Amino acid sequence: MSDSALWTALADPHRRAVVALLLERSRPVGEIAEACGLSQPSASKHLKVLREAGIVRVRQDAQRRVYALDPAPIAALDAWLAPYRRLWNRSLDALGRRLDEAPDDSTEPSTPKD
Amino acid sequence: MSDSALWTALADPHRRAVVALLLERSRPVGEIAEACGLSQPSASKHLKVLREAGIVRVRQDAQRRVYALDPAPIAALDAWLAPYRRLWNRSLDALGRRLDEAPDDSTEPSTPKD
DNA sequence: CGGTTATATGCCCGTCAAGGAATATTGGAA
DNA sequence: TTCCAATATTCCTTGACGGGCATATAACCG
Repeated sequence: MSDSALWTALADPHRRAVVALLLERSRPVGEIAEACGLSQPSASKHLKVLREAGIVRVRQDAQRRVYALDPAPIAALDAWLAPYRRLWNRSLDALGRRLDEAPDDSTEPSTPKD
Repeated sequence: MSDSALWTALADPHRRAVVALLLERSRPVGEIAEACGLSQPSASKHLKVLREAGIVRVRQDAQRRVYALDPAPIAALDAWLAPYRRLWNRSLDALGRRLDEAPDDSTEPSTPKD
């Protein structure tokens, strides 16, 4: 959970794919593995990394382990990003762009790129 | 620059330290190395990774190479984050918090954590 | 040109993360 | 209890990464 764990967890493309998938909805390991083209053991390992980074949490449903996103760590990422946002906001301002007035859910619904 | 390069570049704590340092102001390699407690070769190598990820750009000043942050990739990170922001905004909403009305530069000036 | 400063590169090595296959574990069903 | 489904864990091998050191490169100065 050491913040560094957060970065290393998200450094892996497969894990980012898993995270993107879980944004849509919570899923058991099998589904995750299939959707991301991972072997079951590989999926379990990646989920372990994400779990230890605090990015996902598990709920046990019979033999299934249903994984879900935990918002907090991603929020931490956003906080890390904040100082830099000032930087590129300056760049956008230089172009005369103003997007800040957009409403709360101005972004596309679910599927993120990558 | 393959977006994956962005993540792997920022996955290293030293490189995040360099990035944080450059947020303050542009610096030549020597200064970066000293400030981050890196050997000169190590600093050069890390800067190379950051450069190839598009995170920093170089300006040559005599024998010096002055490195500066490039806002774009960090903006890309922010874009990646956007869909998730909806998620944890929901969490905050559940707490009845409303921070969206904060002005443009509502965040702390410079030095980020980590 | 020779020397010096600033930076980049190449090499070697230890470490660590990831994938694959097999196996252990746990919960449920017969 | 015995079998089955879902998931976790272990072992092994391989490849990428980072550090330290020496060295190459490039720009300035005399």
